[in-house]
Amino acid sequence: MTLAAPDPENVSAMGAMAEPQPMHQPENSNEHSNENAHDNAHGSDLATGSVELPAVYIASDIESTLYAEWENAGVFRAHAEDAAEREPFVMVMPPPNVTAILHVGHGLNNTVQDVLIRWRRMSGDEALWVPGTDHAGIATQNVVEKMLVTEGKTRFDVGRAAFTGRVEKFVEETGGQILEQLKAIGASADWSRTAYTFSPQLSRAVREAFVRLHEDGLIYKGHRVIHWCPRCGTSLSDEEAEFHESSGKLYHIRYTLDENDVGNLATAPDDADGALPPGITVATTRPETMLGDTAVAVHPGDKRYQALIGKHLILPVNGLRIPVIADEYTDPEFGSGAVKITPAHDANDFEVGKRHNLPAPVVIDAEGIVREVEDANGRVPASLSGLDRFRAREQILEMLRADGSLLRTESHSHNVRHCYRCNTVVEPRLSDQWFVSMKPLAARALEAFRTGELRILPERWEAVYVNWLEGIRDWNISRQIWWGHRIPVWYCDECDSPPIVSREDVQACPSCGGGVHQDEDVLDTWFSSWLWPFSTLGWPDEDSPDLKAFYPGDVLVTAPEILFFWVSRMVMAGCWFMDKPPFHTVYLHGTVRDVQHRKMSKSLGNGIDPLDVVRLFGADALRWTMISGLGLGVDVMLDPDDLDTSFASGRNFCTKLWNISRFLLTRVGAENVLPLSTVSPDSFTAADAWILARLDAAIADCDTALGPPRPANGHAWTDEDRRRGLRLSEYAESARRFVWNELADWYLESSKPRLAQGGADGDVARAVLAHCFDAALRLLHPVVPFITETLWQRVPRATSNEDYNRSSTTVSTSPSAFSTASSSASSTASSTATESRTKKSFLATARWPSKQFESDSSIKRGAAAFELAQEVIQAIRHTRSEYNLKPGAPMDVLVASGSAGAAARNPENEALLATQFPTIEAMTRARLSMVGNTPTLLAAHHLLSNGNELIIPLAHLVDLDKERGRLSTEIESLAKAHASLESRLANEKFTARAPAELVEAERAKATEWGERLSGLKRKLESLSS
RNA sequence: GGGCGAAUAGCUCAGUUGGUUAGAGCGCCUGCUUUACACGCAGGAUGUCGGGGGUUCGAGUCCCUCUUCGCCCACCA
Repeated sequence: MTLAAPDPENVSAMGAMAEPQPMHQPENSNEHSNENAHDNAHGSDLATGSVELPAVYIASDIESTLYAEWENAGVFRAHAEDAAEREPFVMVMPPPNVTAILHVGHGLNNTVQDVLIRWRRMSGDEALWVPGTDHAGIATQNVVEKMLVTEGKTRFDVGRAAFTGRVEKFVEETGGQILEQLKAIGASADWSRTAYTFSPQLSRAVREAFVRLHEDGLIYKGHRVIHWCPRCGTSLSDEEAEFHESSGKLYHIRYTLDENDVGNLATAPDDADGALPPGITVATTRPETMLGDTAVAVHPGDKRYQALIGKHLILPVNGLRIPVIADEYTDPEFGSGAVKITPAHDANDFEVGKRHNLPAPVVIDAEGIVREVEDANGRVPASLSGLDRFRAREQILEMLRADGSLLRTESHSHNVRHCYRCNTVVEPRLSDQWFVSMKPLAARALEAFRTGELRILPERWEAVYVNWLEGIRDWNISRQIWWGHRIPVWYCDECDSPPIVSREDVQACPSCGGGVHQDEDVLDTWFSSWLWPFSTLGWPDEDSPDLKAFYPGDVLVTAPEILFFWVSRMVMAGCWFMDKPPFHTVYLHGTVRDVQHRKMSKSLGNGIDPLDVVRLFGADALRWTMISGLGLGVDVMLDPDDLDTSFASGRNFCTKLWNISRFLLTRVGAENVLPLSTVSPDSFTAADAWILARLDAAIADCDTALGPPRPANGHAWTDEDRRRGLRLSEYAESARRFVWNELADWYLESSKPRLAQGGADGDVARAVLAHCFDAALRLLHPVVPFITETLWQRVPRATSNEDYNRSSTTVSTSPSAFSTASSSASSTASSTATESRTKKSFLATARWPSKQFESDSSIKRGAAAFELAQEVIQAIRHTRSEYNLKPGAPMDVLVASGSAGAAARNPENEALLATQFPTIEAMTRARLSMVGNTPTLLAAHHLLSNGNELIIPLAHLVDLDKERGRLSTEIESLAKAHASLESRLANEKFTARAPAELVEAERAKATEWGERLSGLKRKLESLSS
């Protein structure tokens, strides 16, 4: 029950996947799964198809075996050389963190991608889905640091080299499990290209990008206030410092005027009572930062403080003297209209400080400890030095209370930035960091959107994307952690030469030959992620065949949360380094939530483990449930406490497919059937015609819901196409409706007598049934790949369906072709030409269905006849139900010319209907006969849409009141609709202004309704007399 | 504070440029173990399309407004 070992080359490329992981989580139920595989009668045979289908479908008996078969056959692999002949269709998987384990969010994200890639693969594209993991700098470092804590150590105790070694080892041992888990849900990625953001290949891309941007003048080192996580010990980008609403306190503190400056200022401007000493009141939520205050700012136009500008105040607690300055930044309306300025600990204050040449003393260190860090002599009293920032806050408030400086405390709800990795309150901190100038990059990304090269679905995110890019700020890319790509900058130890930015490691100073040392910082993990769409294809090697064949890609599927972190930046990187956006479509799917609409999360304990669902109901049930509920941009609601109900629709649907197949195998036989193309159109029955027409409609609906797969002109979306496609729930519903409500409920039922009868007509029914189910399996395969593949291998199909198979899709089953797969950088080396081909074909590579009978008028006629039969059948069943008659009880049904009388008889209609009598009788167990005039009998009545009347004599059983009631109800609702239609047609403005076609159709409808209405009325009268 | 979205059957949602008597799944009610399927089959009920106003021959669909709920962004100390 374990998957084949991952390709050894992948392992090294990944630096992560060491051992083959069990298909299922190694928990208690794993043993059970293993037992199944060995003991159950239908283990691996199911996939190859040589035993009868068991009565009950057990997903776990087929899924892992089948997955291995696909993978060994190279079904998921894409080849650069084939992309010349086929259209390439490329997606890159959002790389999960290397330490991640699968949760339902990954499940949804990857299922969506898998549906798309399988659809395109079947449609004949050279479909490439690039998988991989992200080294996830801070997150992974945190995991290993926590492990060290259990040993009572910090990373500083073990040292940088030993620590990173430890992380590497950890990643090698347990990293990348999630990729194996993705196989359990059926993800058909090209695992031979599994990438890793910290692999040598991708690290080369990172250096290239850094150096190139530096050459372009877009990377610089800046000295400014950045977001700092004291727990993680690193700076963060704006996006990594998330706002969370928190209820804090706003403290009003009195800064008194320096005695020498009091002069003739009798009272303070903000103190009408004169109760306070002359000075200014400031308000702050972070009193601890006052130790680093270098000024108090007022608005230049604020009359209250005019006289104080240029004077000095005495800072409480440390008694330092600071100036009152005038700056536009101050909002006179807020608080007292005066704001304390702490240049080193607030980004805005830093800007104010620069304008006024203020010093920027640092009074809180990297760990959030208050002390005199830099330029801060005499600022931190000994009693405060060494305290944590929050302890120091309390202490300072005590001191302020004691000397009367704390005037007021009010509660204050505000947003505070927290570290997105550990949720610690972020500390603004003055430091040297590397930045990327984003405006030039953003300009190109905006251009790509405006020219239509890029679209985002759902549409509403486009405005968010544009808004963010237009207001973009420079990106802090340096991190003071150890796990990540070291910044490729070296400094000379001996001379003053400028820093050396280099693609290659630098050993000696190019100017003086002296020793050098590399920058200590590493790069933001997203600095490698944003290159993912091309670094995984061989960039910066511009001649890489993969890069040439597969860039740019097509669709990016992800959650809206990382639109800024990742998606926008990938577009910027793609436009900058590759001159083209990396994909033409961004598909942002919803979130999986619980019944209370809360996001599923580990901390809330409301999550669903996708592997639990796989074990219980199978991957297909999981996939079906998620996809069929996935409206565009809509969240998926599932109940973690009731998996049975949550996944019922998926499980039930799989069972239905299974049972249809069992029917086919017993009633149609396991032998192949006649190809449809060899069946003379004359031998199609009305039912055949109808189901073939429905198949065409289902194919059209699926195509519309899913596509178009790419812009029609190859590079930019038209306004018309921009909003189309990726309606996954509509696609799933269209396919489901066809196979269940149309094929199984109607066609299959109607064909039972024909199959039992055998003969030529039986063969036609077998051919049509097999053809339609074959097509249905194809349509469904992207959503429920395992069961459809299993069934497709076993159910009867046309003897020659080469015409229906994708050409040259037979794939190699020779393991040797794959065990030598090379790393992603040169994976194209294993050419298709060298692969041995076998006759085995998979549904996974079979051709996506296309419409065949669109313009066939005999099909249309037949379909109409069958629809009439359906009407009769439903009427008879309705009567049976209404009169509580056993389904099998004998029943006579008369078809009369209708209440309109003999004059209105339409022999053609009647003849058409008469051809359907056998079908109707078989499906209702009624005996039908045609009569001329409507006989007067105690009977149930139905007026058919073709004008004929259905009379079901029930003698003593008939309830005239019931009959009259039913007629009255129908008359009532029809009369209402008819009246509204008539008044619309009577309105000259409507007939004049509405499209002629519509008016025509409405007139025809009005006539039809009118006839039916009078028919119903006459009927009612006859029953009343 | 700014921007965006949503409100349709008990629940989750479709409803594509305004034009069938507004649909699906799940749930609910009734009947049925008919040799593919009770994880099923057949039949059935259920909506002043959030409130109000407007445009139009015609509005679930477009506009305004109100209410409720979400999401994104933002330096108000």
